[in-house]
Amino acid sequence: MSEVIADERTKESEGPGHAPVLTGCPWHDVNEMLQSVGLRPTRQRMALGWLLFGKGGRHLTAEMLYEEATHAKVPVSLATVYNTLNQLTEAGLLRQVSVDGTKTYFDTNTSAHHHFYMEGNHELVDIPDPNLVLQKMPEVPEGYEISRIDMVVRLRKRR
Amino acid sequence: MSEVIADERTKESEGPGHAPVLTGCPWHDVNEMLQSVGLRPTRQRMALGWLLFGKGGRHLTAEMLYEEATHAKVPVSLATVYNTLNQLTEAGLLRQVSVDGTKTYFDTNTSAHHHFYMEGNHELVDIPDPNLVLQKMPEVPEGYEISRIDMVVRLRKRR
DNA sequence: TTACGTGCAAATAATTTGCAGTCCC
DNA sequence: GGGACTGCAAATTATTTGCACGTAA
Repeated sequence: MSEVIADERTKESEGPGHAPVLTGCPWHDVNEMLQSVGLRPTRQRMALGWLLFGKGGRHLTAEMLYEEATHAKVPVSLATVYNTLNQLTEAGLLRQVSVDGTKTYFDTNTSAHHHFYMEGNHELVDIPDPNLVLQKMPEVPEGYEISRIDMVVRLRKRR
Repeated sequence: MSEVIADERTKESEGPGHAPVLTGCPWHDVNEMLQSVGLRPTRQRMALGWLLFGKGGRHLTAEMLYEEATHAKVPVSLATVYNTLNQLTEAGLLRQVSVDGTKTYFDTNTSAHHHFYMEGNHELVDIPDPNLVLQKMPEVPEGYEISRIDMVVRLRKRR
């Protein structure tokens, strides 16, 4: 039962439209990734994809990614950043995380896992242990099924 | 009735400013409740408090409460609803729940528990079992402590 | 070419804030 | 009476959308 939150998609080489075989080459990988979900590998999408997936698991807001792109001398409009993030999310390459009602975070790790939220600096961090699961599943109401479980462990500095 | 409220409030009769002894009389209770956290029992706060705590555990957005108040022939401005909800939250009488980034829900049940979120109609429901907890606590980073754990189990209609 | 993609600015949506008038203690 | 409270409208913040122009296939 605990496997509900199991970690499988690390190598998401299945699913309709998903088939990128990672090579380690950022350009090639992002290109494949976009192609595989039917998005044209345009200049801005390539750049954003590179920023997003170039390093390990990231948690970014649209604004943050926009700034990064700008600093990286990649001219993109904020609207395009939003559009791209939404498209990638819809395509299953990103996962949206709601934590404080205001900002919306996008997580490059789409496998099942939970988060720490640092209340101080509003930073989001993956909880390393993917097996951190429930003692028992809640009793789901008739006619419904679990679509996803989102858990956020809020942390504050110890005094 | 107000068991839910009675339950926790009775227990946290130690915190500063918290000490209302519920009697079952909504007017009296809300009055006490407000007094106890240092808020003047004005017409609109009394009315909103009555709507909020009159029945058991509720999950409302500012907009929803505003409509309820309007329908109940209680003239309140949306701004005041927001202000009041925030004041009550700050006072510990309400708990904020972020679930989809857009709307913010306020839960009249401030005790530790989790939620079901119906993806279809965007309804929030308490998970009855308060013992639905983690198999093991996540390893908290040095210097930090858990402030709260928010878990949302998203449900969709089974097809 | 030609549909898809992009930038910009205007449009929404949710929530907050400034301030003049009102009400509670 | 005086400060706390309220309502309204204007201000913010986060995000979406319409549309003319650019660009990948």
